[in-house]
Amino acid sequence: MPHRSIHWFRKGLRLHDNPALLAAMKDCEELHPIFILDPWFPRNMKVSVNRWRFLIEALKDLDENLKMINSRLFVVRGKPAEVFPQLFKKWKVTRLTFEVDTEPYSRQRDAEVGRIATEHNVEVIQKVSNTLYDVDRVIAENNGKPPLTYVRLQTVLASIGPPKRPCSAPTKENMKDCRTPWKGSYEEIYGIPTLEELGQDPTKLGPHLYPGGESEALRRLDLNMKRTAWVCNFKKPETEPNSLTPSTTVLSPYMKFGCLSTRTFYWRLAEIYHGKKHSSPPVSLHGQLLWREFFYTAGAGIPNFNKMEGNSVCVQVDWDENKDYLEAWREARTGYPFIDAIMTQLRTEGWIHHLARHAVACFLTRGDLWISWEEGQKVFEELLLDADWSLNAGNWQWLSASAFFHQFFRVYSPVAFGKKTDKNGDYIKKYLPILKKFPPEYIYEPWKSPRSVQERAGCIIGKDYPKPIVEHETVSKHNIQRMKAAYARRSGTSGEQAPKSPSNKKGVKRKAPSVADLFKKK
DNA sequence: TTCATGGTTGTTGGC
DNA sequence: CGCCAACAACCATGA
Repeated sequence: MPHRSIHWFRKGLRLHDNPALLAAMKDCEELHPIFILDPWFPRNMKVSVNRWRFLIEALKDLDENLKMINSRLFVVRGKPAEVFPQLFKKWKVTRLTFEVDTEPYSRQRDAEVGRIATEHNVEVIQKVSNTLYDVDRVIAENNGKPPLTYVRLQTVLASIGPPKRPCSAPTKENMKDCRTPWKGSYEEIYGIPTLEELGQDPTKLGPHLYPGGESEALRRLDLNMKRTAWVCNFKKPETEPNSLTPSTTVLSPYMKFGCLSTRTFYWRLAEIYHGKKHSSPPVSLHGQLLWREFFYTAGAGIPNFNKMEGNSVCVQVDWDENKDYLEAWREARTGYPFIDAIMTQLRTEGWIHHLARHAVACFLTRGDLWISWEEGQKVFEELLLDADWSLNAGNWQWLSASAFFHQFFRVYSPVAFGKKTDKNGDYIKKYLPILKKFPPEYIYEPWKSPRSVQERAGCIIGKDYPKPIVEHETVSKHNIQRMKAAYARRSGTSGEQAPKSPSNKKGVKRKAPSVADLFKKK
């Protein structure tokens, strides 16, 4: 008996390397590829108009690519648990396929849909294709816990072996005995939504720098992979956070939506590396894909991963509530041009370089404003085209020195960090044109300029552009002490009277133990 | 149990 | 410009 299948697209908005879609087409007489506009998402998270546009474009591209193999995409409106019983009956469905998604809401949603499918005698097939590895297997191989260091992850992955190779995209041949019926009413019922239908204001859109969709993803991948020397020499920490055009691939939004398969990317890189000298993880492009894997594994295996409380790996820090500071950060009004330029790029373009994320995340949390990383996480979740639940939560914990990274005394300077790669402040001038007439010596610290310079620049600090909301040199020192106290509480001692550790002399590598070390429990 | 090692991406100031 | 030490000092891992 041939099957009547639904393939449910959620992430994984692509035809290439989509094993669940192929499974839907096997021994199939009728295929319905669907995407569900699930009201849970807009209800539980803000999504910028830029990311809605990206999603709409990805769906349009998916529909076009499905048309090429004699199929279509059906966009269904409603809650999955309410939608599926109707679709199962209407289309006499016998099989449901989708890609494994390890985010908490997705797991709960998919478990419920799985139960409903079983009640309707619908077979469910799930395939791993969002991550390089089955993250549950990685956790199992590591004694049931996600690796907390990158090196540990590498060890575990080495024992598993290389990731699977991608499977090829379906062709008309796969659809030979299978049809996707759609009628005249298709557009009204299953058409791709507009921004207006989604309640979005198109006049708020930023520049159209990163169009959504699989076709654009593969084009962008090809473009980047042509630069073989660049690919082989790629070292992430040496790329620039404040170049006027991105210094990295900007494939992250395409990976977030699954327009590009991580495995396809991985094996393309492997081909290019083959027989050549090349950089290695963690700094190489392969290394970047492993970082994604690292945070996906952590997000899948650590309960309450996007929160501080109830999160077993997260240091409990007494963050301040400070609406004014938070708003100033979010709205690019901190008075630190480098920070404000980054936040402006984020809001308008939806993508900022990884190191730029470091700078603003450190500034919001442990560096300067002492505001919870959860607040920053929410802002990034709204504004980033590539906002991905596990990566966003994991990186915020990293940057706030709450988990994974613990050297909280390494603080980014909102002034010095950007100067390293952009002495003239061209990046600042691009995103904060009000400052464009300041000379390079004051562009990172315009408040230090004499009144005459401000007048000549046509920008009075405190009037046309804000004064710094905090004094970095003072607050960052104070905050390091607060971090030290938070860590000390974690290990069950008081951090207040920690002795000054002796200064290192040449050849003397280790320090005297701190009070926290001496009084560690057990 | 203890302890050495290393950790993708800090800053400043001296040579 | 590159390199290095000093700054103050954390954790996870593995031997």
